[in-house]
Amino acid sequence: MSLCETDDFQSVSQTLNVMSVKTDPVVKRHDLGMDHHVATCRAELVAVLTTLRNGMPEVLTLQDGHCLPAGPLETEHTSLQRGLRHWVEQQTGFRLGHVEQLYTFGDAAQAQQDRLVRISYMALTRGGQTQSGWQSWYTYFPWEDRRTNACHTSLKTIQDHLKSWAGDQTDRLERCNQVFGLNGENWNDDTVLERYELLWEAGLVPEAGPNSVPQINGQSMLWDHRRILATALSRLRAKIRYTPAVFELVPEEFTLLHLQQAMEALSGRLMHKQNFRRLVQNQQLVEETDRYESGVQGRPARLYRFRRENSENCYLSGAELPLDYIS
Amino acid sequence: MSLCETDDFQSVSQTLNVMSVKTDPVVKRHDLGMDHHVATCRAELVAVLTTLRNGMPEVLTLQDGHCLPAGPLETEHTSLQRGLRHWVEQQTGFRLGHVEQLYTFGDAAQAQQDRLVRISYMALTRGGQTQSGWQSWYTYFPWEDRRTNACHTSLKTIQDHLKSWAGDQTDRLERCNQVFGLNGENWNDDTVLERYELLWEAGLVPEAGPNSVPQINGQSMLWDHRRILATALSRLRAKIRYTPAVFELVPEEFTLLHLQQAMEALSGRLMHKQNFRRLVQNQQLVEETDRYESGVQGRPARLYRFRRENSENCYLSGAELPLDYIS
DNA sequence: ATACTATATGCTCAATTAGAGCATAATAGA
DNA sequence: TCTATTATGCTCTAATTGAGCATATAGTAT
Repeated sequence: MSLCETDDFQSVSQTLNVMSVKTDPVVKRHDLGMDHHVATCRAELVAVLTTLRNGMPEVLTLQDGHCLPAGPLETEHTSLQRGLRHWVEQQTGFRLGHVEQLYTFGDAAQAQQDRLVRISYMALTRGGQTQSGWQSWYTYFPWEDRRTNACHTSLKTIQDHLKSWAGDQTDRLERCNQVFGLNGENWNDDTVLERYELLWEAGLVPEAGPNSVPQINGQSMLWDHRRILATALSRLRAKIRYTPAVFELVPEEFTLLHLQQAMEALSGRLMHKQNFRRLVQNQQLVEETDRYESGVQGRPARLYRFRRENSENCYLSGAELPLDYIS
Repeated sequence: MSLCETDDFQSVSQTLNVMSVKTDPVVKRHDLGMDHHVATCRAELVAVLTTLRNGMPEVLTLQDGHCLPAGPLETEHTSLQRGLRHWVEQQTGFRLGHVEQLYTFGDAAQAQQDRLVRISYMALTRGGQTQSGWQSWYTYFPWEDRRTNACHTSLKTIQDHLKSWAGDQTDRLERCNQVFGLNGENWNDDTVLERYELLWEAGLVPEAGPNSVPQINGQSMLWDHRRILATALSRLRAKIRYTPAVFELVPEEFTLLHLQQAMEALSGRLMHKQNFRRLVQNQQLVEETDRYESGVQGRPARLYRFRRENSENCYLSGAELPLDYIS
């Protein structure tokens, strides 16, 4: 929600310790707490940069798709975001625009002196990028693309494995049903992360360790980066439904079908064309231009433009109509 | 959205570097990146614990309401969450239940070797707490409680100051209108953080520094903790609308009016009684008990219980009816 | 030119949900 | 018994949503 732009403390706030509090033991307490055992950390900054190309949502990766742009916070970086920008630019040549924090992972498993804290961010960009290293989201999460029947084979396999993992433990069964919508339950687009974590827990992804039995398609990543990617997809799918974030991914001028296909690519589901159009127009999210698309078959579609003025409180939800499921 | 329970990496994921990637330069790159300049950090863990008491949402504080429970990550802590739990328990005696990460702030303003990274969390608990130090949310954000006319004085003052800050800069004016709903625009319950940050930017809260002119009521906090609190309120207000999170704040058995008042306290707005009841019952979020409330005036109200089974995909939105605004 | 195909766009109709408020029921206390 | 007070049931209208038919406008094959 909050596109918190200022990621970092204002310097002034550091000087506030003496302000408006009579008793000073607060400061003492903190000092006391820090005099022993305080762990030193390195902070690593990880970026999930998303774009749309050819109706596919893509993410910027390194190393043949096996990890995300990332790097440690350095003393020269004057803020977390600036550190992130530095690494992404250095590693991919890309200059980030607006950025949204996702989640902070701490390494763990045992007490230790040297720690790694991984702070992940999400950013969006319009298509037409020149960098190499863009990979489709659904390379990593084939089961999340429900626009075609292709996902069914992937889902069928997953469901079989999940069932045998759950056995007759009702709590496991119930979670599988919830998260993957096994029996009649609804599939929730937004719970990408929950699904991935369930697969992890069930040992069905290679990241789960050497004892896992990864018989599921979908490419893995190093250093838990695929979990970070799942977090990003969850967030973005939720976000496009209550903010006009899609418009950061489509060109300045677009047809309503382009817009719809962008929503479909991100949410992984097909929508009802006429109703989608009605929704968008009622919300007054867009305004007509006097131009039309050219060079395509059929009646040419009018080009529209995003109406920035109005639209802070509008959203682009509903109008979902999964099509042709059980083929 | 994602109640990501596992805050931390699995240990196995650390051993993955050798897996499924032919070329190893990834590891090299990271090593190279870290050989100079890497900043060392301390991680501080901050908790926003919320409860409901007497129809008021309250937060657990220290030092007479001037800061939140917090402490540094220590070597003994085997995860960020466990560190958080340790500090909260040590400082307040309270044992946290489920916890949700909010945001990570990095200190900044200048390049430096020793850094502080502040990782904030939110947790909910039922009423009946014995600790001292609970403070009403609206002590810190009086303008956010729109259930009574009391907020109007606070809001009026704010609007006047904001207008004089904006002057005739249209971008500032537009933001004020958006965020505080100055002219006809809708007030968005969820944007607590945006409002607080706007006040900061306008120099209307003391945290904004020595040059600020804090002529607005609402108690301030140390170390940017009030911003963390604002983040928590934003998150919680959003969350209760698409998950059954309210039920973590009301007793096992409750009347529908209790439930409504809980929603009202959190969202800061009044709702239409009959329609709220209709909504809750249609969603099948609750089930009847055979018991009734006693000891109050009027017809006794039936007690209900949360239906955990069904309700993952249900929400408790709509039914908002601000009452008696312009008195 | 004509038929055919493909897409865009306009419009309808029924079902459901939301907004507002009236009416009745059930209690405690005067 | 009467009154104040709260709970709960119900109605009525206005919007919104889900589904799909019909028409418009282009390119392409015959």
